[in-house]
Amino acid sequence: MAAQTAALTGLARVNLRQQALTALRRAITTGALAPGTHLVETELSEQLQVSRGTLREALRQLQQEGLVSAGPRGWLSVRTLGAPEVLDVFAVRAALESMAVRTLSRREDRAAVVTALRERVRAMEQVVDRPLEDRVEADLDFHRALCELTGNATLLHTWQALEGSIRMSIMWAGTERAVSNMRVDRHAAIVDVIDAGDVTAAVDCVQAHMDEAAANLVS
Amino acid sequence: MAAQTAALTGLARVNLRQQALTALRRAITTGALAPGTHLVETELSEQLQVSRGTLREALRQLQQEGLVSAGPRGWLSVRTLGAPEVLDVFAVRAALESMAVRTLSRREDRAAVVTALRERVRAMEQVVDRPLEDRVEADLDFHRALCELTGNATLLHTWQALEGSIRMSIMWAGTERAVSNMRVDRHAAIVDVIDAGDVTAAVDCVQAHMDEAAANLVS
DNA sequence: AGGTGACCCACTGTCGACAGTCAACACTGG
DNA sequence: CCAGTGTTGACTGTCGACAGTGGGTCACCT
Repeated sequence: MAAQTAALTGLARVNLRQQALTALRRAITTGALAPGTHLVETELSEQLQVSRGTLREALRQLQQEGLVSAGPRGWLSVRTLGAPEVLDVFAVRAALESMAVRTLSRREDRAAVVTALRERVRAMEQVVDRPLEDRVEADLDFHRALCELTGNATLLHTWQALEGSIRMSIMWAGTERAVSNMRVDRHAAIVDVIDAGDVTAAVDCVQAHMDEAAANLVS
Repeated sequence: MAAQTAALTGLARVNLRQQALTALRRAITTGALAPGTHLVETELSEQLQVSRGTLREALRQLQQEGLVSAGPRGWLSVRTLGAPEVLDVFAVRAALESMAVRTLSRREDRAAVVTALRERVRAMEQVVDRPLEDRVEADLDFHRALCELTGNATLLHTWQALEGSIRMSIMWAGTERAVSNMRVDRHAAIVDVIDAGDVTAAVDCVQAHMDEAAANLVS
């Protein structure tokens, strides 16, 4: 019996709402569902093969994530992002991540944090030759880790609520403009200042990183 | 006709989901639904006289707002807040509002902003003798206005996603500890530094205000 | 032509019911 | 007594159907 239980792993049972949510989020952040597209519940539920009720729950969440916006009569459409919105998103993102590095660089036991972050930087290095999609993933992993490592669950949660909008911003800007934000050395620099424990330098570094990223995207 | 349209205001037609959402949020933030309470869909739908589907959409939103947390089997319960969580919430809140005042105090045309804020401060003055509930409302109005006046919709949206948690924190702390955070002069000071246009002073002021508020709540 | 009323159509809002799942408890053979 | 096995009850997950609503169209009246 022991041999069996060792071989058998728990089944991944994820409910339809979650699946629908993931599928929709992906469709939107990859551009498969173009901004402005009117989302008709009956159509989507048929395409995804889920009931409208289930679909609606997923749509509500996307709405709160800011990927989907509501029209006057409750009609939903894929949110249209423009330069001003992108700047807004990145301004808030900068505020959150600034707070994260301020917290991290104040910690006494930040050695472990630095180790974990360097791991992420290494992951970024390994995908420099891969398609943009993978690089974005590694980039966001790094930034998410910044929030996660603070141990502040609210911070992580808030950041993740922005994640969809961030992905949309990157997609909206297009490959050429996005790629310059994935530079590994810029991220390594952030880890270095955290390591050094210089709070103001760390905050400035992240703020600059974000300002530059936003400027690149809307340029 | 013009006279009529001026007098006639649009009828408040709010769907059941919204009503359920508001009712639940209120019940939680006032403590009518105590933290840790297991939320049974069938019970709630019967109490609120809405179908389970409608109720579920409202619950999902509350879940994302952090007022409701999910157990292992999809079971929902009112989130239990402790001192660490309160500090986390207020740390994120401080980051957001700091960013708001930084933005505001940099604006050339901040005179209008200052006017609007002083209006809110005046509103706070007028409710000093009223019950705590009203004072909290005025206080949050002020802080929400900080975010709103930046014109950054993402910032406002993010702040509002935290609003429920903030209210829970205040309720959790109890009247005595919460009341000292409603001091009018502390808020007037914030407006003053924005007016002066001193960016670093403004940020420090808000940060101090938030630190103090959080410390008061968990003391 | 201009306005008006009666339709229809494409949606969203809302509901009640069925199916699936887990924990707890009763049960049964050793 | 007890390990392992039905059984039950209390939930959540999911679904299909009906009702309501605003926009569009088209004949009709003036």
